Amino acid sequence: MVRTLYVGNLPWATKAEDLQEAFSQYGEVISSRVITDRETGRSRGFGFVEVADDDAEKMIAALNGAELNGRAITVNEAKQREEKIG
DNA sequence: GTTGAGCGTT
Repeated sequence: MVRTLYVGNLPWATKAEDLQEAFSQYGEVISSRVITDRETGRSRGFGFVEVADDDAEKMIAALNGAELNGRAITVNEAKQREEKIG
């Protein structure tokens, strides 16, 4: 099982690799993605990280409010953009 | 070469 985590308040220089390494310290990271502008391609200051469902709670509690690249990041369970429910 | 609340693409 995999759960998606929303990561906000990220610095402009944060990359998906930074999220993976930052989250992998507190649990198993399945995948990571930093949302960038559709046109300019710059970081929008937030991203998403897929982690193990069993470790998601610990990672949220451990990385929510933690500093990444000098900025305190926000970590919460992300809302599913599109998924079959039921 | 900038900015600062939020929830993403195949």
